[in-house]
Amino acid sequence: MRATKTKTELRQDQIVQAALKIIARQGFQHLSIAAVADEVGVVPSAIYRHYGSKEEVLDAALEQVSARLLGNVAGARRDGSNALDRLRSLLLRHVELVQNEVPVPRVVFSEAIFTGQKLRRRRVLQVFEDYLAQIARLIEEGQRAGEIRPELCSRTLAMMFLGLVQPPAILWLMSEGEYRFAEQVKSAWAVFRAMLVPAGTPPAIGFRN
Amino acid sequence: MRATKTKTELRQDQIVQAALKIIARQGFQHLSIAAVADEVGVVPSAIYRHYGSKEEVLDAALEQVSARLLGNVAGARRDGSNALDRLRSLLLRHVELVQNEVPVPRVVFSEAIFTGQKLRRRRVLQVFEDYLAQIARLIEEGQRAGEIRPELCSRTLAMMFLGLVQPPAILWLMSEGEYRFAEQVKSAWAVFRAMLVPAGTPPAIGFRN
DNA sequence: TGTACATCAGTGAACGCGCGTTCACTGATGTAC
DNA sequence: TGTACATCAGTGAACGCGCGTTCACTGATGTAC
Repeated sequence: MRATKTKTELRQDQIVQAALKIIARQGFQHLSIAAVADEVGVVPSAIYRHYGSKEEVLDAALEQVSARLLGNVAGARRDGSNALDRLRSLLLRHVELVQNEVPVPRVVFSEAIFTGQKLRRRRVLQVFEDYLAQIARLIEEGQRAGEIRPELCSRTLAMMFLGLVQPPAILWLMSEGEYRFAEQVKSAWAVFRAMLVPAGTPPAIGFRN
Repeated sequence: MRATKTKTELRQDQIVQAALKIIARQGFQHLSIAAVADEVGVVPSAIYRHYGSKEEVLDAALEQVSARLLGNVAGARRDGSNALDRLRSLLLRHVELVQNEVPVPRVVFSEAIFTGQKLRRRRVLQVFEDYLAQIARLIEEGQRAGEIRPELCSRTLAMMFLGLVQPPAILWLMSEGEYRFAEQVKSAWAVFRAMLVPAGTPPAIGFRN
């Protein structure tokens, strides 16, 4: 059956979404032009009407991931009125992103993106660094506002912040959803949060999960 | 030139080492039977004298990684006489392992191992869980000894502990060694350590890097 | 509103390539006598 | 110590397969008149 003719801009978007969906559900190894075409509902060669090569599809997917991550930062800013609330919100948004749409670790780690061209690796690094810088900025704002201990290095904290999600994310991915991902991250956040706040702030921790 | 005839047990070891070396240097995508054979110094078909398939080579490599990780735990126990010293030692050993021999994240994440057979994924999960359990044990020992705050969940702390290494490890891998991996981890450890110890313990943090 | 043509997305067959794997053969090593 | 044979690791050619990509062709959509 012939697919309905569709504008390139729309198809390009469908293709990127399809690619991310495949990565999310089956992993990077299963990302082939054929699989993407299948998901979109066209024949493999049709993909080449909208992207010049598989590489271009990957580039577009990477941009999408970058946009989602930075979009989450903006969203978290809106969600909370102080640094700690914003960080918490960002963490939850990140978890949701990984669970429902884009398994960020898979994308970041995937060899195809990773070991491919030097240029693309630089780009992935850039995305990572940008995200990290945004997190560090949230932390610095908290430090200036007196919500977060000012003697701690914001970059180190930003890295640790990402470290709250990553190991649970891996476990979650590997266990095929069995693992209580969000709960674990929340629990780690409680511990981390207690460490951020200046001495004298009422402790909110003590959960065991 | 014909390769010198070598006992299977030795060749099997060489093959696994070669595989890990290739993963470390070029990534999983470049791990082919041909590449392994090249590294070992034999012809591709010779590999099949020692392993039945590529899958078997991967399984053996995974066992090797598991052994290294658990070996590090045992080594860290010897290195330090108290929980905090042991945890620090384990962290440094882990960094060294990632830097010099086995980029654990690449192995754990690699699609080949990851999205391959369900059985192998279970096995990777197992390795991960075992390592985590060992770390949690070190923490619990510290809690019983009064070195680590007893109200914190040891499993959560173990996860956070791994989170100290992972994001820096990724950055390091992506930046091709430019990034100051060990320094970053040490800095994160200082912050984490201060969070572990009961109130009243002399603070050792305050570095900025 | 209707017709003629240009544009552009979809199709299916075919390609070259790399990779995992097989297999008959070679030749070195070790063992029995 | 020397000879005959079994064992076993190494070799190179060949295979089937999947994948990214190309290309001539089809047919739908939009535009000019």
